[in-house]
Amino acid sequence: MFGKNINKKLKDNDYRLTGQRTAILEVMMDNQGRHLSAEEVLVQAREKQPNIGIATVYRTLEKLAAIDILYKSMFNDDKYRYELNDDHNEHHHHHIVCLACGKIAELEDDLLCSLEGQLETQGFEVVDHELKFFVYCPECREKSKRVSP
Amino acid sequence: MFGKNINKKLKDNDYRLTGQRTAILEVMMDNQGRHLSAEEVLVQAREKQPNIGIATVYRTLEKLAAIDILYKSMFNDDKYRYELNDDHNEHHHHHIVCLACGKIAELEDDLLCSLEGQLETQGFEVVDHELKFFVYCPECREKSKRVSP
DNA sequence: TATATATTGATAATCATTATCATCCCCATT
DNA sequence: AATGGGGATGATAATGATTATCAATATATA
Repeated sequence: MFGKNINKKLKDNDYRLTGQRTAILEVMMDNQGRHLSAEEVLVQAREKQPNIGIATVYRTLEKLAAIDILYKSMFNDDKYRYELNDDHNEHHHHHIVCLACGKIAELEDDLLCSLEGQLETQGFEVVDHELKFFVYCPECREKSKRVSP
Repeated sequence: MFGKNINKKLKDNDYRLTGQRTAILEVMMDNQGRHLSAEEVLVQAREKQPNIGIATVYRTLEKLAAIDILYKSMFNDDKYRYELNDDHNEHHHHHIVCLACGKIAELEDDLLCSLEGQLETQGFEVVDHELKFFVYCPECREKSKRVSP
């Protein structure tokens, strides 16, 4: 119903698909590539399940992140955000955060394998990594050029 | 009094060095390489300035991070932590976080310049980056081997 | 269908952080 | 040395995100 990988994870973890959880998963799929806060998920989920409560949203997001269907992280506004884990970027999250407009871009390729290999040589077991670049994006640089010449 | 670079930053930013601020800076220097929460700073600062309050600690840490004397980040426990910015790693923070014991190691070298260069070619202005590896450290792997063989 | 178990929603509780505000301290000027 | 003013401080209230609680519901299985 949600794609082979997601369904497998749900089944492997014995996770009952209630109406509320379905709504939340649908919201996350509708927003592939975006990073939603619990509050934002609530608003959209209510369009599908009008009585859903914020507690259920938090519980569900937390659980879906625990079984790797979602990825949870925080940028610069003190609230956790969740994104759908596609099968490629799972465990490899690279975010490019604009310090001016907050837009988040993704870095597609993965040049970090060699670094991970190095750590494993040193005895670490690498489970995940997260790399954030804080930037001014081309649009914001352009805008600020216009404002203060 | 605190090293050439720190003094310059303080002076450039017209930042008055009160007893409380001195105490906090001393605490951060006493804990070079460690990542302290506001609460932890408070406890140690009170040994030097018994009446210092938590609000002052937050204000001071925030300000010292704003002028790049400290670096602020969050790991897996929902509270901000601060570390002294040494002159080499400033704007390049690489942390290796053990998922079992929470110990934080640092990755010294910087293999990310080429990635940054790539982004700059694409029109981004890279201000900072942060890379976290989530691992099981050698000690914890050893321990867990002993527990469940 | 009955019963055990999981899930939900409302709401209270928690916890880190921020805002407020009266007081204090430090420096410059008289 | 006294005075005045603006920043700094500490106590504490307020905020806001997240978590815990608990009674009510829904679901699965016997």
